[in-house]
Amino acid sequence: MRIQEAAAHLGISPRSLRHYEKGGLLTPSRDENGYRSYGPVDLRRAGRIRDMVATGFSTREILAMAPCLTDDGAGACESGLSDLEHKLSQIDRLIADLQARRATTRDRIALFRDALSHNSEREETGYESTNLVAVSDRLAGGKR
Amino acid sequence: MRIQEAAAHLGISPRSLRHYEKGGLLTPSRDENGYRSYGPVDLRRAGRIRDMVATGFSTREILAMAPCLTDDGAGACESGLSDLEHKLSQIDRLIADLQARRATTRDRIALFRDALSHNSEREETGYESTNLVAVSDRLAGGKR
DNA sequence: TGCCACATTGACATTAGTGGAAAGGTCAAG
DNA sequence: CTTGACCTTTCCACTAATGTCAATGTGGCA
Repeated sequence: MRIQEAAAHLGISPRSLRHYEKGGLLTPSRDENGYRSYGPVDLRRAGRIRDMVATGFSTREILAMAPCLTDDGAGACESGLSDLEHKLSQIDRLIADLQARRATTRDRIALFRDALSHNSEREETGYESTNLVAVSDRLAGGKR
Repeated sequence: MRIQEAAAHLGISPRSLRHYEKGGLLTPSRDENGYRSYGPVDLRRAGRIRDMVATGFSTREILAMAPCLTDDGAGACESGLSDLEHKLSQIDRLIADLQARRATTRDRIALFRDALSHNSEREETGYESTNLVAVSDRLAGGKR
């Protein structure tokens, strides 16, 4: 699979794929042409890279844990193992964070929907500025 | 609370706080001096902003959903509601993604630890390059 | 053969986030 | 009053990610 098709598959630009490759994150094989050739393994790897970049990891960070993502050299990986565990805890924190935010967001949506329906019931009372401030404050209350 | 203290509290730099403010994400009050003054509400808001930035949201994106994060103007928020729901689904995807990656990482750690202990049992057999390639491939298998 | 779509690399531009320095105001403590 | 530790704004710089353009190679197809 060539770069354009791969990029389309991943929902990113060929440019980004080349960028990741230059960062040492990806090393698709080349065929006779010199054209990059993306196999299933490359695709999955690229997908993970795309996700991590989208989640706020820099290519350097991703590269830092790459030796353990990849292959041979369990010896060379030994040091990377602690990195991996560190990453794992980072990911755990991220997930917890996101889940909290998700719950908050869900509540907020419900509340606003509620407020809206009440507003329309009361036929545009003007700017009563319902105590949404207090509401959103209450919502934000439980965090950190 | 002044900027430095607030920044320390949040684990970011004063510079970043000013940056978020310039982006319109944050509007701490000022006291007589002109010094920024961060109240509890500002702090929580800043904390959420910090998290979202760290999770790969741009200030523009955050700003786009800001009217609904904040306060008054349920009318003005009506349009933002769909944005919020969109964000919610994005977050859901992210969480799913991270959880999958988390599980994969955990498995990978276990496998590598296994491989390492076997290696040391076999007393440095040299570079047999155990079939870790196949292993990590199998691991990556279930994704996308 | 010539055209066209796609590939390559490399250089340059843009946007975000952040750091840092300069030039100056505020304020408390010595 | 001076010093020092904050604060302010403004400007410049760096890095990362990405876009875009230029110059060139490859390969299929009328």
